[in-house]
Amino acid sequence: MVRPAARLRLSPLQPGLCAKCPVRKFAAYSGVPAGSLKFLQSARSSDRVVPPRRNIFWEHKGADELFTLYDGWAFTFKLLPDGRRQILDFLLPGSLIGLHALWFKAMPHSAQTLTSVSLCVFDKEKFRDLLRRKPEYEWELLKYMASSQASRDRRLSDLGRRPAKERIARLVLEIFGQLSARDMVDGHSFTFLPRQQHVADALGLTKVHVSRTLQVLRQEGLLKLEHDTATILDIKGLRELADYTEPEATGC
Amino acid sequence: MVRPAARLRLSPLQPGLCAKCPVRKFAAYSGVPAGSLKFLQSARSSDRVVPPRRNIFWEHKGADELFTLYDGWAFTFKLLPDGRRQILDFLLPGSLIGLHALWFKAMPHSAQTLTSVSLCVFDKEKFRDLLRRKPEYEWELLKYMASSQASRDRRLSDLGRRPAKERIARLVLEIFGQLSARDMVDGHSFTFLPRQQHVADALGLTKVHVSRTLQVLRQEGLLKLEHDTATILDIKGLRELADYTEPEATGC
DNA sequence: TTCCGAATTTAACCCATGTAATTAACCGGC
DNA sequence: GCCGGTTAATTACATGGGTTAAATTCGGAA
Repeated sequence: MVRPAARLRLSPLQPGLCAKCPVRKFAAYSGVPAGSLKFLQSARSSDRVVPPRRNIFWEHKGADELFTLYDGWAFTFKLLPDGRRQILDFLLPGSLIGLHALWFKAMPHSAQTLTSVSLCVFDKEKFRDLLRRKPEYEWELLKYMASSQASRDRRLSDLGRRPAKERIARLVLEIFGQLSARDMVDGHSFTFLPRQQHVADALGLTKVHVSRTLQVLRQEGLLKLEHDTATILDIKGLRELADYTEPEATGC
Repeated sequence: MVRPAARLRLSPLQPGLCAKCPVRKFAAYSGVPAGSLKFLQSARSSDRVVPPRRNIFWEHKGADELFTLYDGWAFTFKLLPDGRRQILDFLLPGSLIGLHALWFKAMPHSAQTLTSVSLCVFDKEKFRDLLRRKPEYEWELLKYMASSQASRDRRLSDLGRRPAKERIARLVLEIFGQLSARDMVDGHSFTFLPRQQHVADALGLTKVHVSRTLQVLRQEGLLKLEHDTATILDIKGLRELADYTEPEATGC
């Protein structure tokens, strides 16, 4: 039932034809008709495997490519001058990475792999052509960005207005939801690759406080995080504590 | 030199022809060729004046229209069950409001006027048609969303990783930058309509702490906020304190 | 199996920011 | 010019979460 996590494999799965791509339905362009996929395929210049803890691109630098995450975990983040880090988003298979490069000279954030990862690589110019030629991709991308903005909105109000316990609970529930959709959960357990430091950096906390708070959630029988595995012990209780409702998936 | 703020006028300016629209160059579709404006004009179903403190749409509800803010101030926000509020974004003339409605049944946030405001109103279906017929609008909108995502990213890392003083300084500098571009500043002074409560809700602070922190910024000769006016007393010092650099405007 | 570096836990202390309640200033309307 | 409501300032006190550092556990490599 559970798909092995990328990190637990020796090497990540590598992509083949767009037409039979298993992550296509989670991708930014999931809604384009199958007949248009050959154009996507031709914009795809290659695929690439990136080892864990490597940057995919850097904040403040330009980028000539953009990517679809095919397999593995990654995240986007910003660094402050003193080295503090804010993680903006965790990236799961299907995520489109680095779209900003199409319009801006400098990327507004960095992206880094958490596990070994495989990427579909699109040349910036070819992708631009794809959009010019096939406006249905633009439409899909707009929808994708609207949905990812909604998710940034949720995170923003978490950081601004919710206490640590709710933030953590909501992050885990969100990832649980995304993994569920990808059929990457085993009941209420799933592979969870971020370390406590990543959780802290995503939620505006310190790793010490994340550790403390996880103890509490564990003791209350709500949530357990160990090594690479998260287990939701009481999903109803956790949802209630976190005031969490599944975001509107997609659809019109 | 300074444009009178919307709130200080008896009634807001109202829009006319898109082709001679003074806020067009700050709008989401600023880059579309002038020749395409007639299509925009025909998607525009009306204009509307909304008094201060009124919602433009509601979180969790659907919307049949979307808007371009023509004159005045507004903001988007989310409410938590206990009434706490997180302001996501301040909206200035040119902002596109409610794009989510094109794809999603429920809005992910509410929008509310701060001053009396005038809006260009677009019917959702007509706007969809516009995008289908004129893909250059899709392209522009993608760019607009990429840029507004970058701004959300900045805010997110402010809330997660920066202390109150920096957050406030950065918010004011950001608004100063946007107003400068719109020629709505008078030297280092400008109309600033959010109350301290709004600032607090945007930055994840309490109004008490915003008040305290503003005292300090004032005392240090960096920034002064009074009634409806902000004055930057020492822009170099403020930028330095806030680690602030102007975001990449636009362009490729 | 042992070892080493990374991740987590624990503990003590403290500070930035939150809460609550009051007072003062201001503002628009009449 | 007066009044009532909103906004801001102030004070006193409370606390969630930060900081630091040490101890412990874990996990992968040889």
